[in-house]
This record gives sequence, structure tokens and C-alpha cells, in this order.
Amino acid sequence: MPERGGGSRGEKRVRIIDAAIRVFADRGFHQARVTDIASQAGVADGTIYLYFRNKEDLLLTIFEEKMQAINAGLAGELEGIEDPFDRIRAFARYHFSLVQKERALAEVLQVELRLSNKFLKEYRPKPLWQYLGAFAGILREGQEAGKVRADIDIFTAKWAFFGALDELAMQWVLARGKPRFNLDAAADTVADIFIKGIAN
Amino acid sequence: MPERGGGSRGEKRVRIIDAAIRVFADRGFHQARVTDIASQAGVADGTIYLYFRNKEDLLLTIFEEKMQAINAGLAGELEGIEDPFDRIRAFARYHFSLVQKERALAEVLQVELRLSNKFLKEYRPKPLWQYLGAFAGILREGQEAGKVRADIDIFTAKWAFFGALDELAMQWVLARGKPRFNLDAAADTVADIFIKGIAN
Amino acid sequence: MPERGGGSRGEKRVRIIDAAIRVFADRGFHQARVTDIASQAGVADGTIYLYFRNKEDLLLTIFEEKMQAINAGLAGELEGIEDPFDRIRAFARYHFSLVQKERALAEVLQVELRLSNKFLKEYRPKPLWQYLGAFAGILREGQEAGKVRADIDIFTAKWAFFGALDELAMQWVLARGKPRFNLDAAADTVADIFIKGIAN
Amino acid sequence: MPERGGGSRGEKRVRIIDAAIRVFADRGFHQARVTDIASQAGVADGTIYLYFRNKEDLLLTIFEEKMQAINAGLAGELEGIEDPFDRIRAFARYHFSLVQKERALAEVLQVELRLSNKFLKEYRPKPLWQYLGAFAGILREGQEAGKVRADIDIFTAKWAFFGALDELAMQWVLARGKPRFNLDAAADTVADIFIKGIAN
DNA sequence: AATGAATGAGATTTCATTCAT
DNA sequence: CATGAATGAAATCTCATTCAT
Repeated sequence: MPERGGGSRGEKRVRIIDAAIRVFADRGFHQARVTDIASQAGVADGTIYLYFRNKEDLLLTIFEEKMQAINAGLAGELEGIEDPFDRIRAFARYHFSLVQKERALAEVLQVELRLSNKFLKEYRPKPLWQYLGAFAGILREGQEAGKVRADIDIFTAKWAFFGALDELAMQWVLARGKPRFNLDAAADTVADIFIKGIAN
Repeated sequence: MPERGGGSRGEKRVRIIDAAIRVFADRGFHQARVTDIASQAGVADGTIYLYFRNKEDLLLTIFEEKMQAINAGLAGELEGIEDPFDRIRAFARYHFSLVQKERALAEVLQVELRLSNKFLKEYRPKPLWQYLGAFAGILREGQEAGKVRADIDIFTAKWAFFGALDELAMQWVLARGKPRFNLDAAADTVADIFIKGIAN
Repeated sequence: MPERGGGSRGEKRVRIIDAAIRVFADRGFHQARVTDIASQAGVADGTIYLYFRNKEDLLLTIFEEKMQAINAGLAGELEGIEDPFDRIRAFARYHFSLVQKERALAEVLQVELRLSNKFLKEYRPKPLWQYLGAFAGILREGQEAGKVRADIDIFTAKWAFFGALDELAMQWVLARGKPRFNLDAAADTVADIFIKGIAN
Repeated sequence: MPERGGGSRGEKRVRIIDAAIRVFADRGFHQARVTDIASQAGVADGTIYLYFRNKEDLLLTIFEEKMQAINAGLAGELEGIEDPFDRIRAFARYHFSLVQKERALAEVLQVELRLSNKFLKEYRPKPLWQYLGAFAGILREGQEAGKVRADIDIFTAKWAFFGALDELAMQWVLARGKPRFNLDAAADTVADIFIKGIAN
């Protein structure tokens, strides 16, 4: 549903980003045509280039900005939870709740991850590291508190945990209309396995 | 190193597949030019189309055939190991040993396939399911033997495990020349977390 | 003589069509390269695809639009002529005058279109039917006026007449620089034969 | 229905020609693939090049040989008919009987006519001239006998007559399964118009 | 004579990006 | 700021023809 005309500068930028998320999610980054994004956003093709350097920059911006919001949301979600294991459980739930609430965004971020990993090796997805860093922090604190085994390599554990969440999210997203499993239950299962797996 | 001339029919097909793996891994599927694959394989451009319908078919064929070999290799690796936990450990080691031995193939299977819309959204990757099915089988037998907790949802656990392995493999592959961590150690860590995580 | 730059939207479309007629007539439809048409028209290759779906659509559009103009011209030419036989004579003269005035267009309409499978087997050339319909109308009126034999099958007669004109035009066009006969005289001869052939 | 194997040299050549007629008629010259002709003929692709220089030569050969047979058949048909007008009528009937008996061949010859006219301007379709020459001969004799008007230009008349026959044949062939008119009746109509049209 | 796998030149078309208005 | 018509580079794939067997 293309929206025409009006809108302040910021408003138009937001419309483009939202349109891009929808189109990227729908067709994938490579199949997405700038023209489609523009018409979805209700702006001219050229207008996109007033706000973004190019198509890739648009993808990266989505990643940067949305991940920032996600990181902020994560911090809020973990706030007040003391026990490392409870924090892990909250992390998993938060991850999947995002996937469910913003399916299109989730799809884009997942693809972006592969793309930026692959082609933009100079671009290191910092916001992702921050996201993972939050999990690493939990583990570190857990080790300091003696609740998490000291022999657990945090680097390995954090990527394993993220990979597990990511893969399940991918499967859920790919199932599209007909989810073959319950994400909320999966959050608990994954958290459960990891908590038991790393506990002292 | 283009190889010219000779070779029986089957031999030429293999050369094309191997060249494609190298080129796909190098430049990515979209950036890979059919001409490059052909010259790497030491055949004419058109020859590729005698063996494969198109570029995407080539990618999918690589997946199909290589995964089949991987599945066979996995079966051989697990053969004779009785204990479910030992089998899980062997699974993780096998996964990472493949990544190390066939880095280019791993890159293609992990990164490029994920970027193929057809693969993700239309084509249902049976050989991948078989791979995961092997892990599911281990869990099932473990539950029957009372060694694995009965409340573990196998679907969730198998994708979580695969996701963990996959993500670590991806990180290792992306680091290219300068691995930031030891894959063999990671195999044991991941196996360890999961084993403890699901054990009764 | 490529014309660069300027020109309103409609003007550019016309330039493309005119260039296409020249190039199609020169090299034939299959041998004609889109790039040649573009450079003849003084536009970029891609511009052609802003105005036409593809190369064949360009050919068909030429047919549609030019035939429409030709039909209009025919109507103007016949206007005011009452006697059916005079109208037939005017028809033949008009047909050949077009061939002489717009040799390139004639070549395209006669030769190239006939070689297009789509044109022959799928696309139904309405404007051509209208052209022939004008002749059929003359015959019908002639029969009603008792000047044309009632036993003449109009369908047969109209295609026979058109075929005769068309074939002679073809021979004249193919002779290129060195016409082996006079078209104006031929117009009268053909008209004469047909008029005597169908008169009561 | 591909025929495999056996066959003497000449036999194989005939099979290729027949297959080519079918395939050319089906798909048109440009769309026809040599591979299809070969498999229809039950020979290998390369074999075709043992008998014909190339695809075009195959088309030309069909034209040459079949037209020769047609010319011979025409001579036979006209033999014994004295009256020029009767000969014209026989000519028209013969033309259309061929179209009906050998529809595929007719289609190929018609297309070939355009193609050879267009691209092979050096190749002057002699057998066609012979065919037309037969008609010209009838007219000439008719003029000498005083039955045909002396002011009729034979060159114009012969192409007009051929064009009329050709166009009607084309319409009949294009109608494919559902002929919209009766060719035999059309033969008489066309002959009738021309006879009256040129008679003294 | 026959085969058919291999060749490789070549052109259409797409679409991200620009820039004159 | 905004537009959107125009650009033009770039790459897949086809298929007539060849030639080693």
C-alpha cells in the first residue's frame, strides 16, 4: 500500500526503511528491486538515493538501526534479572518474541547476516557483537559467581547459543504461514539445554 | 589452475562441480560468472549446460551430491559407537572435520545456499533433513535407553544442535586465513554443552 | 545518422520506431541488433525497453501503428470516389504509392513480419483485416449495385487481390535500386485484370 | 516418430529432408533446431553435415528438389490441355492441390520464398521462375492466339497470379486444422477472375 | 560413413544509479 | 528536496557447427 506525497524529512526516511524491510523480506536482497521499494514507500526511485548511498547501504542501515533498537530492548528485558540462568532464559524468549513480532525484519536481519559476512568482510557487524556480547557477559558473570563451569569457552558458547536460536528462528520463519512448532516452547527448551549444559 | 582437454564424460562433470565449488566459495554465487567456472574446469561455457540446466541447478546439484556423500560419511563415522553421548561427540567432530577438510565446500553449503531464494523457499533440502535425522535418531535412542531426558523436544534439539555447529563453522570459515579459535576444541565444547544439557 | 540528446517523451518513441524500421529493413529482423536500433535512434539500449517490451514487441508495434495510419490514408484516398471500379483502381494505386514512398516500411511489413512466427501463428493482425475489409466493402457494394458478379466469393477475391498487390510490391522492393518494372503501370494492370475479372 | 538405424545412403538423405520439412513447417526456419531434425530423421546431428553444407543449404535443397518435382508435376498436369484458359484453371487447381496434399512442404516453400528473397539475394530461385514461366508461357500463347489481350503485361500478370494463389494458400495453411474456406472452390474463383480479366 | 560431445561466439535484457528539470 | 526518464555495463544461455573416435 504505497503512501503518496507528504511527510517531513524524517518521516520519508522511515517509510523507505519500512518498505525496504518488506521488500527485502519478500524477495530477498538480490531479487529486491529499488523501484519496488520506492513505490512501496511512495517516493520516487531517485529519492532513495537522497537518504541512502545505495541499495546495500539501505540494508546495512536497516541492520544498524534495528539492531540498536533490539539491543536496547534486550537490555531492558534483562534489567532487574539477577540470576544468570534466568537471564539466559529471558534472552532466548526475547529473541524469539522479536522473530514473532517482526517476522519481516527478522528475515532481513538473518539474510543480511549472511550477506554482510560474505561480501563485506570489512564491515564487521558491531551491533551483532553487542547482542552476543550481552550473552557473553551473562556467562562471564556466571563464571565469576561460580554458577557456570569455568572450563566453558565463552566465545564458543556464545556463538553456539546464537546459532541455535538463529537456526530455530530461521526454520520458524521459513515455515511461513504454517509454523511447525511453537517458538515460545522452543525458547525454553533451548535455554534449558544450555543452562544445564553450562551449569556447574 | 585450469585443466585442459581429456577426461571421460563423468570426469568432466566432476571437474565442473569442483570448479564451481571453488568459484562459488571465492566470489559468491551471484558474483560467480559461468565463464569463470568453465575456464577453471577447463571446458567451454556451453559444456556446463550439457551437464546442468543452469547456474542454480549447478548449485543445487552440488548440495544434493555432496550432502549425500556427507551423510554416507557420517554413517560410517557413527558406526560402532554405541553410547548416544559418544555418538553426539562424534557427530560434532565429524561436522567440523568436514569444514576443515573442505573449506570451500563448507562455504558454499553454508553461505551461498542460504542466499539462494529457491533453496530457502521452494526447494526442500531432503539430504539436510537426513543429516539432521541422524542426530534426531541418536536422541530418540537415548530417550529410549533412559539416558536422555524424556521432556526434550527432539525437533527443537536437533535444529538447536545443528544451528550451533553451523554458526561456529560459519565463524571459522569466515575468519579465512586467520582462525580465531580451534574448531576441534569447539567440537568438544558444543558436544559437552548439549550432552550435559539433555542428559537425565 | 544517429541523433543525440533532446526530444520529449513521445518524440523519443518515434525516433526508436523510425530507427527500427530502417534497421529491420536493412538487416532483417533476426540480424538486427537492438544496439544498432538504439544507436540509430540516439538513445541508450535500455531506453528501448522503457517503450517496448522486447524486440518483437517493437516489430509488432510498428505493424499496428503504421497499418493504422495506412488504413486512415486509404480511407482518405477512397473518399469521394463512388464507382466501385474506380475505387479498386485507387486502392491499387494507393498500395503501390505507399511502397514507393516508404520502401523501408514496406520491406518490414512485407518481409519481416511474415518471418515472425508470432505474427503468423499467434497474433491476429486486425489492422490488416481492416485494410482488406475496405476492399471487401468495395466488392460488396459493387454486388449490391449490380456491377460486380454475384457469384464472386468476396473472401477469396479480397485475398487474391491483396496477394497480387503484395507479391508485386515484394518483387519491386526486392529489386532494390534497380526496379525491373514500373509500379504505377502495374497498379493499373492489376486493377484492370481484377475489375474485368469480377465485372458483370 | 524417429526412425533409427539402417538405410542406404540415399535413404538417409531422404529421411533428413522429410524430417526437415516437418520441423521447418512446425517451428519455422529460425526456430527449427538441427538437433530436432536429426532426431526426427533418426540420425546423429553430425550426420546432417555429411549430406548438407549447413542448415540453410538444407532449406535450399528442399526448395530446389521439391520445386523440380512440382514443376514436373505441373507439366504433366497441363499436358494435353490446349485452351489457354483451361490451362490457367488447371494451373490454379494444381497449385492448391499441392498445398492440400503436402501442407508441410507448402508451408516450408512459402517461408523459404521470403527467406531466400530476403537474405540470399544472390540466390535467385530459379525453379520458382520456371514455375512462373509456365504461366507466362500460357499467357504468351494466349496472346499469340488472340485470346488474351495484347496489352496485358505478362510480367505483371504472372506475379499477380502467383501472388493471388500464394496468399490464398497461406491463409489456408495458417488456418491449420480449421480451414475457413474451400481451396478447390477458391482455385476456380481465382482462375475465373484472371481468365475474364485478361481475355480479349 | 556415422556419431554426438564439445565448442564458443554473440545478443537480449535487467536494473542500480544518475542528473537535468 | 524531489522526481523519474534515461543510462549502459554486464552476463547467461543457445545452438549451429566441428572433429576425434
